[in-house]
Amino acid sequence: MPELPEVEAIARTLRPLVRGQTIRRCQVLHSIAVRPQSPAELRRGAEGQRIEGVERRGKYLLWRLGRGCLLMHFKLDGQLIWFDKPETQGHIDVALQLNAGTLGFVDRRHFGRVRWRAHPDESPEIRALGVDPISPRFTPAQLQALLSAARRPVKLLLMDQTRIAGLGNIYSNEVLWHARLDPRRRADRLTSREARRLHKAIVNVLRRALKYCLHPAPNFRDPAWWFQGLEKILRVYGREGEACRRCAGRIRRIEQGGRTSYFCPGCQR
DNA sequence: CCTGCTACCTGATGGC
DNA sequence: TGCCATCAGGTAGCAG
Repeated sequence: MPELPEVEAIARTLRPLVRGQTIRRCQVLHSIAVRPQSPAELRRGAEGQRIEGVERRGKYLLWRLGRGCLLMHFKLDGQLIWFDKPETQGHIDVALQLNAGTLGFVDRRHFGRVRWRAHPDESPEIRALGVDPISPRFTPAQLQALLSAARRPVKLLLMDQTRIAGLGNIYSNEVLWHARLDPRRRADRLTSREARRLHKAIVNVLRRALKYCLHPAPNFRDPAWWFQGLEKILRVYGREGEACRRCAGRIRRIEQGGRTSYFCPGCQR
């Protein structure tokens, strides 16, 4: 599930909880979650390491260790759950035993990934990421340049992690609704005025969502909590057939690049 | 390089 | 009730 705001909230909340602790033990319970790395490789990299910090890169959660780093990607269903006892209950894929308890990377579908890398910002998955949309480096001019270089529908460009890192299907839909743009518009055919509108929508939607994700802060002890209730801030995602919150239109649902897009044909042009 | 498509997994949901 | 098809917020890998 998590897109940029959720992962950012995880990073900020987790940081003070784990910084300075040591990974005493790293158990790989489902080796598929570390593929294509081997469980031994992950264990060797993680065990005994002190946690120096926790950051976000795109939708990746990055644990800075004394030596090297851990990269986690939650994909659709991955979660972090805190267990006070080191028992392995539920669908834990990887268990990190810290001084204060055990943190489980939980993913029933086993889409999510955990891996160790020697140099965070030189690892291929991080190098492949495009600009971070909540960094000051993300300017209207830069978005304009990305748009004019793409002949795809703007929705697919927004979801391309090698261009802009962190938007997923939900927030891409939301952003386009706020910018009043039809998701099917070819990226390179947006006017500069529309590009500025889109830039503003990206920044605002993410900023608002992040605030929402931080209040209340993520609760790693309650598996049922995991970003429930986020629908409340969504204006268009998942609302097929319902009334548009801005005009008299009805929300439509279409497929783009194998994913679902929601938009209002009345006010998104 | 750019773009589009499928596979990867499991569980929830809804129609019949 | 039970069965089956469909759908899910992501991305790697491959083909054209």
